[in-house]
Amino acid sequence: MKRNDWPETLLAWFDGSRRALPWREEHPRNPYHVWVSEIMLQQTRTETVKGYFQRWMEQFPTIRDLAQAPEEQVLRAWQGLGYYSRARNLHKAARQVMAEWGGQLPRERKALGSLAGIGAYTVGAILSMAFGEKIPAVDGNLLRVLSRLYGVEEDISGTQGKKTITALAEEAIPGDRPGDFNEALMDLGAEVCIPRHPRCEACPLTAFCQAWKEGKTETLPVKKPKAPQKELAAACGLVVREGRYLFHKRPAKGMLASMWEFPMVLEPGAEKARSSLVKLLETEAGPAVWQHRHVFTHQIWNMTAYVMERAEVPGGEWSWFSPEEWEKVPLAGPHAKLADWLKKTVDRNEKV
DNA sequence: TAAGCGTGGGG
DNA sequence: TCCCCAAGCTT
Repeated sequence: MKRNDWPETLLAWFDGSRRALPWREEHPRNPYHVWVSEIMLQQTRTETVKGYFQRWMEQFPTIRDLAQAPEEQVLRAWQGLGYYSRARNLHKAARQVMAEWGGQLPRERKALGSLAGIGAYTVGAILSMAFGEKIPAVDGNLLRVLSRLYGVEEDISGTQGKKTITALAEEAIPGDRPGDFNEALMDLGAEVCIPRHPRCEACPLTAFCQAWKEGKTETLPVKKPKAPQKELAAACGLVVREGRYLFHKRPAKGMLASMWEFPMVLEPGAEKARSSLVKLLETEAGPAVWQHRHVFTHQIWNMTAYVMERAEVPGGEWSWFSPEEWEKVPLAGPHAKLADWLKKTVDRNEKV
């Protein structure tokens, strides 16, 4: 069999094994739905996205609805999904599309790629799936599947490795079903050609697979290991006044940007964190009532919450929220955990 | 180019 | 428990 016969076999497999997903229901596909789903799916599991996608479309049915919504509402809808710059960029891009493209996603590569949050992968995904254009959508699945299929030993986390895989995909993609081709490779990567211990016995492409032939299915693709996290102590203050707690809005850039949090300081050690919090709030720290270890991709927060008696509110954006109120604003993930615990404690009429 | 940016599932 | 990782983009 010739090496380039595999796309036909792949598409035949896809016709029988295609996953049913909320954003795949329409024919032709709604470009806005493709767009939102692709952004949500970045670095995020399909199962997690399903619920978020459906709630999103109820809240923001069209690009116009999204563009007109306040940022707080957009971030709240994204709360818990992670990588919040995706939500802010989606919101920004919706406004760009309304202002510059009459509310319709542009179909031209350069214009589409100039929108906030839309990079090379997402351009390929939208153009191929929504508009039938012959362009690969090179995501982690394609990198992994094609590196095995062609026996690519290059590091796929680097620019050169991505170039190599992209060239192979461009050569293989069929002009009549480009969107199906991309989705088929993603489905295969998600269910069969999975990262660890691929299910080669269920794979339709073993006859074409170089890694299978050479016994390298467990060792390909080659990826550079990730850097270890920094570990920090996070001291949080619970400051209550007439049933409301003091919150701070995080800066518009950086980690958990524009999300609300309990007053918090980060330091290398717990004692230093506690004393810095005391300094920030200009008050004494009461007992530590809650502890939690929160692991991010690049940081670990060892959190401790202290009851604080009173506060002189420092500069920046601060507000007082009751439990009912804080359920309507976007909370930073680790603080949402603390807020849940606090609400339960208050509901039981326990003193904090 | 490499680092920064979240979260939850599964081995 | 620990570690890897899932449909990337931006700076």
